[in-house]
Amino acid sequence: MTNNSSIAKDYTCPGEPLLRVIAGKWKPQIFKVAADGPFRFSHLMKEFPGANKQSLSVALRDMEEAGILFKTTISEKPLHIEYQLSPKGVDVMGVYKYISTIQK
Amino acid sequence: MTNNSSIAKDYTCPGEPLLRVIAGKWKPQIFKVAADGPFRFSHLMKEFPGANKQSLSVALRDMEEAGILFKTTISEKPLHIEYQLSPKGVDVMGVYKYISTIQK
DNA sequence: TCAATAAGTCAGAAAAAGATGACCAACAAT
DNA sequence: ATTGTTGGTCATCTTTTTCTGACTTATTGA
Repeated sequence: MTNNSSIAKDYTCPGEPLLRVIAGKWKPQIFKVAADGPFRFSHLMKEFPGANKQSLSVALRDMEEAGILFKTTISEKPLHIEYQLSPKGVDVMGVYKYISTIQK
Repeated sequence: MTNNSSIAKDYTCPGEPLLRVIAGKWKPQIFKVAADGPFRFSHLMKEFPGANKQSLSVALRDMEEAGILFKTTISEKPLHIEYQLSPKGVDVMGVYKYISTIQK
């Protein structure tokens, strides 16, 4: 027997907020792009013709807010904004590697 | 520059099917229950009053199909069906532990 | 000042995931 | 054969995610 009624068990999962950021649509793909170095919004649009602006925009914001991506505005010629993986982002990306080691 | 137009990059993520199974609603909680040993459907219903049958049923089916849970029918007194973590399930559960080591 | 480019936002539609309550099947004891 | 218990399914509704296409802002070179 695993439970007696006098002790409430804790079912919270400390990783759940991060799960949202790694499991959403386009997020694994964005991680793959980010792994190659800094990238721009327009680059994502070219790489993922099946994605729409809104989804990518929301994904980038989520990831930025989670501290996974850094955003840099480089006010040059036409207007550049660069995203890049933070150290935390590198850690989080390890989740995909971890998962891919599990047998089918 | 990370891309030239002649080489198409692979953006598939081998872990994506498993992501669905670990990130869905109630799934982390079900893993926690499963970590304590074999459990039954009715036990989940008691532990998670906020969950509904259908959601739990679908979650269990997903996890079984992914090879994460084993299902055993023990045709005793009233009819018992037991779920328990497979070895693969134990591996997959490691994802939560991995994620929880990442700093906020 | 006007146009071009990058990087978005916004309102609304469609699709997917989750919730609800009624119903069903297997089994065993009566 | 009937009833009670466990373990679900089914049709339907609601909520959340994702998609679509039009519109906006910032910058700068002509």
